[in-house]
Amino acid sequence: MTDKKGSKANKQDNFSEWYSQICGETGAKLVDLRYDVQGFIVHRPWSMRVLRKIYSFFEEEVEKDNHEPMLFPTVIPEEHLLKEKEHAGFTPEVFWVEYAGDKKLEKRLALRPTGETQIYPLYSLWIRSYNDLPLKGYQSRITTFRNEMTTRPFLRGREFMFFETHDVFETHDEAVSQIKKDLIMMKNTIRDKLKIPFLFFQRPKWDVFKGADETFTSDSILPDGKRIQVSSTHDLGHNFAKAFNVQFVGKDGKRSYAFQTCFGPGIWRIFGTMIAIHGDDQGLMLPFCVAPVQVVIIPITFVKDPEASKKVLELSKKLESELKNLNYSVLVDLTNKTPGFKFNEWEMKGVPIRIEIGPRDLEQNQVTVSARTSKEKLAVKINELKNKLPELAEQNDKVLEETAIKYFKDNIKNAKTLDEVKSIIKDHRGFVRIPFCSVMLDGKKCAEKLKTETNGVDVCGFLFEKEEKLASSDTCAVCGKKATKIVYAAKSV
RNA sequence: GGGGCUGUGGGGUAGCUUGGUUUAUCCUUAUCGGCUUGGGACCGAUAGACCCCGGUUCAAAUCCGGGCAGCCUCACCA
Repeated sequence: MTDKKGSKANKQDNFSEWYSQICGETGAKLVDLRYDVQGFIVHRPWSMRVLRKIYSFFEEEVEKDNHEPMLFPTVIPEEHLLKEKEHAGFTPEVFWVEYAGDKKLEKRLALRPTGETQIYPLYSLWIRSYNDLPLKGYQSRITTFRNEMTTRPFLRGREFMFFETHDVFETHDEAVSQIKKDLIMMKNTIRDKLKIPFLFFQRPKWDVFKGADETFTSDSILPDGKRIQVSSTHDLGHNFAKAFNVQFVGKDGKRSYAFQTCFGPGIWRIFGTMIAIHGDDQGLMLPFCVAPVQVVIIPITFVKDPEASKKVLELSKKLESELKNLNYSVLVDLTNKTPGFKFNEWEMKGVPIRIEIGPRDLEQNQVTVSARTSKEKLAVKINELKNKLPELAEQNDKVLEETAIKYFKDNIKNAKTLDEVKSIIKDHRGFVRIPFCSVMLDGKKCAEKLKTETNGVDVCGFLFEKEEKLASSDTCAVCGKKATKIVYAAKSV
């Protein structure tokens, strides 16, 4: 905490500073914060490359699930936003466009926050009958809104990377099964590919998204023990359908309102969470599948030995093209820096595998290989390299995964009483699993009391995937009445 | 939105308390040349800064007010 500016922060003791540094000029150069508009940041190439991959994972997933791509405009007419406010009851804080040149617009336009109010008026036109259902669309884009006071790269912004699906169904059962699919998509992407552990919650009734009947979120834990929400799915019931007149004619010939859901993985936050969870004091650590450079080759040459140096470069280039043919993303670092500088540089960037090639290796007909996740340098015979790489890639990811899962599990604790919650949260933060009286509106009082007495611990929700068993003797950790649910509570980002 | 801290070449900083020999320190960086490369090499030359607006003063990087931006923290949170 007392770190002077300019000194290097360490992740364990000073997560916030560490995170700021790794994002910036002295770190992996992910962003440039010198754009001078609060909450609007410049994405530099290294972050863009990873973010685009994350986008592509979700695009693939939702397309497999029969969603079609769409792109709606950047602006929304005011009356559409107001309509939502009337019916669904929430007002986003948006940026307004009021002028074109020096001419004031007749009706002002909002820079889009989320898609509901821009998409559903059109859905209302597109859907005529049950034959048009289910309708499943998505868009990948940037969004803006300004109700976050404190901004941080990838975790909170006023403009950020966004992804949203908007689905329309005939029946509520279909909507529920879509929510389950959304959960599976989160598992396939962030857990399996990015190695980010999370829990999928149904939020308590008093804390659903305004305009939704139920809200579901994927929540993970940052290294400072705070909970971060990385996706949300809303069961919108008929609320928006009524506001925007999304109806269909059924088989029975009657008009009915449709059931809607929307799903939004937070692309930015997922990236930020991945940086935070996997990184160490040397820099980023990237899962193999998202690394912009998966294998970096560092040739080590000597002026005094031009012949060996020439061979080193030849071998470097040969391996580069061979590995490229095997679909690895490879880079030979030919810059005029010392090897030590390059090692540090690529470690900071999180490149999973490094190959060093020097004269000493040549003599042995080998290369020196190491994974970002281990300090170990391995001598690998050149003809065995192709077999060794997949193994190393897998090992790299396995270390990331196991470390992340261990941290996650260690930060879920059980408590039976308010005092236990307090003492746990003091040392561990993370999630506390507690028996709770009610997740319906009547539980709100206990949630508020919990929050006040613990200095900010929120009830995040209860597991959606499985009903967790309560002992018949279990009582609410706050009020002592009979418990009806196990809930998870945590301090939030 | 509250509280605290901060803003000096591209990056990191010294100087600010107590206004004036400051020609603004050092490191890094960039360019050129030389030398060099197995964990952030070295030498030489060159380049490059007091966030913006206002105030106090003979005099402001330094003090005061405001703005903008960043960091930390609390609150909020689609």
